[in-house]
Amino acid sequence: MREFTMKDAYSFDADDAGLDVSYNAMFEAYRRIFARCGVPTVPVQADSGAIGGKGSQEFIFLTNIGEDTIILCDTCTYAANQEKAEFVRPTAIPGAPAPIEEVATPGVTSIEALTEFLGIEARQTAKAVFFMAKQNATGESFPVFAVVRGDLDVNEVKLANALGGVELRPMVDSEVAAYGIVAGYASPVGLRDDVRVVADLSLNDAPNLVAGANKPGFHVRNVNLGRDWTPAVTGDIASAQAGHGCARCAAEGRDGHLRAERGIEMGHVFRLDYTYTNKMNVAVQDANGGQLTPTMGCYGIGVGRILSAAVEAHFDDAGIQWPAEIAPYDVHLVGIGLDRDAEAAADAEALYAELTAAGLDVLFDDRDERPGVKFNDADLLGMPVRLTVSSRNTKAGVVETKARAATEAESVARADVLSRVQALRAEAIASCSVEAIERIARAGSAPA
RNA sequence: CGGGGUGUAGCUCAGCUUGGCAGAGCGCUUCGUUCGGGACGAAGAGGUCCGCGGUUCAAAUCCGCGCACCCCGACCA
Repeated sequence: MREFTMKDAYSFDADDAGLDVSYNAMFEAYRRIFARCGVPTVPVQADSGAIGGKGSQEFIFLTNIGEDTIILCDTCTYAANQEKAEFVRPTAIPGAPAPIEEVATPGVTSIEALTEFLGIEARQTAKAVFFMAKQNATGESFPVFAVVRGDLDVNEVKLANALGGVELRPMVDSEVAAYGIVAGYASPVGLRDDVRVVADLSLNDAPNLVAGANKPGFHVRNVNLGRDWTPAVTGDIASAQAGHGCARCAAEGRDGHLRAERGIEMGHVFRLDYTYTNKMNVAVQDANGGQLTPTMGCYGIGVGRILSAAVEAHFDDAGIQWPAEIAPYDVHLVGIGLDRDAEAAADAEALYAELTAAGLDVLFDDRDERPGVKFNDADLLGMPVRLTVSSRNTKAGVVETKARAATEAESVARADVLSRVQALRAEAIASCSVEAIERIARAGSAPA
């Protein structure tokens, strides 16, 4: 669903402690909302991006058709957007710095080709990517030369953050040439001073790498950071990938590994901090009559996506299985052959009235259709509970009861139908606890 | 913004290459039979072939312009 109708909410507090209370209350409320809607979401650390502020968390519905890449730990509960995910970099091959040495590599312009040509591993190379950056605040534009170890990929969002909030775009060929960079053989060694070099953490303690020679057809061996080149900025600018170590687990002495999943953003909560209240000079009176700038939180839910995600997460071959809290009706009452049996018809009408009086929403199928058509429609529409009234059942003094998810129907004495329906409803609601839903969510992607 | 595709009955679509009476399945209406997991027979209704213009004896079909919707791309040298 491309359309994105947002439910928005904002909080204003006098101080950081107040924001913490508001933010946490909203965060917990969101977990309960998604759970009750039966939408399996995982709370993940997110990049605040263009919105700004001091950190945010997204509620992600994991599904193969998702547009976002989410990194999850298989051991602890760490989960983060790929633009945010911290990870433990695979170790480099140790060694004493050796003399730099040029090597001819005709036609070898990619990391893959380079490792094959020289018979080395990707982590023994340095990969360079170049961008034009525009400082958001000043509008100043400058070239950026990002370097990561060859086994990793540059993450643009992380790179932009490492540069203090800039807008990045890939260099066009003319710019590449203008800054004296040779694409395919680019090197941080001997680069012009006006190009800002940013190094990933993976380059620390990674000796004797192979990098470009900055002339066509040649690379150089034994490039060492610090000796041969010095970055202007060093930071986390590489994407976490499946198989990498979990940073949280490492910090706590465990050995967790990350996996990657696709997901759709269902909601997002931000600590906006003073970003906007400062910018807009918001001031309120404090308890002592003085002026106070409030701190903000911002909270959104993609309302329309809840419906499609709920269905995506709850269906079978026969149709939808609505989570109880958001089902259009609580009960699907199927009448069989009512036009040919006045007694059964009266029974169905009475049951409809009884359930409605008890506060249940009832969809009453009194069409003159064959039973098979009605049962199939009931499965397709997917209300949580199906009741069947027919002359056979009425004569026996029972009503057939079936939860949508159940495989078998049960005959319930007419007098006990209401309490049985209420019990099934209570069960269905209980199955959507925060714990249950988030366990389902983390278990993996729903089918596309 | 770039590339590709689609537009025909209520719905899903064929027909377009090679111009010649507007089609199918499902759904709908009526009648009869049937009646606990998508019944059967018979009869029937239903169209601005996205719009405008052009070519032609003749256009759903060919040509031009326009509109709408869908998919892919617009990151990793």
